[in-house]
Amino acid sequence: MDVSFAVSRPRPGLTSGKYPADCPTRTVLTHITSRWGVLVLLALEQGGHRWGELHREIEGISEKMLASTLRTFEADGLVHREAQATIPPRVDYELTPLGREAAERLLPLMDWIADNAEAIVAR
Amino acid sequence: MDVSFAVSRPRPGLTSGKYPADCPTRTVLTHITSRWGVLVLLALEQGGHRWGELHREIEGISEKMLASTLRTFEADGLVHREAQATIPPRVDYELTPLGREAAERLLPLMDWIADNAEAIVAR
DNA sequence: CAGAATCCTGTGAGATACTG
DNA sequence: CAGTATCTCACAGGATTCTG
Repeated sequence: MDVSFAVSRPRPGLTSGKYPADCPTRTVLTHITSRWGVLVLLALEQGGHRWGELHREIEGISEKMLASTLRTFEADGLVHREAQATIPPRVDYELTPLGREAAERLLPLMDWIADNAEAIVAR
Repeated sequence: MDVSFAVSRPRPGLTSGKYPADCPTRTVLTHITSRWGVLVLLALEQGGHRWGELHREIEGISEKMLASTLRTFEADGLVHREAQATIPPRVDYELTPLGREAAERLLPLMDWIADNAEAIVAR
């Protein structure tokens, strides 16, 4: 695959104190915090759901990475893909309930970043 | 530098609708979602503040990456570093108020990931 | 329009060794 | 103990081309 990569042997994940290396948590964290993961999730939560819309809204993403990131999330069950066999084709993506849960937890973070980025980068 | 890298010309960042490429938001997002960024921030928010503690808690992180990630956050003003010129040396890291704000917004996400990672990776 | 397939590269990251 | 200094490289990510 591309963005996603396997983790050796799954073990339960903890939030408190320790951050084990060999843990599913790391895998999921890696997917979500992959270069375009956060942006894709948020774009889906907020606006356009069509391929072209996503590609336009997430400035700078290549077609390859958009496809790759979407497929990773699809495999993870965070995104649902709905293709129509028309010509020209139309494909819609939407967050699954699980994906929406994740995106919701990303919003406060992005809002905060948007508010403070200028000041942080400026220094 | 190492983890951090410059962005060309700063412009204001938006959360709604569009995600401009050339924007401080991207830089900060990249720092925080860098491979070890989230883990370092959370470890600092929850537990040990000494170098050795961090190195032990964040399993798998190399010394280089721990140093690099900490220095990036220090430059961003998210982490404060306090070294004591004793022998052996003792260095403490702590979140700045800004850093604590960021970490707080990471907690719900990590809790969610910890709860759902197994199910996601299993599929 | 929405990708898949190829080829290619920068750099984020690891391993190892050394030091104040 | 808490780092720095090098060397090295896999692989995430980009550019380009092609297609149903």
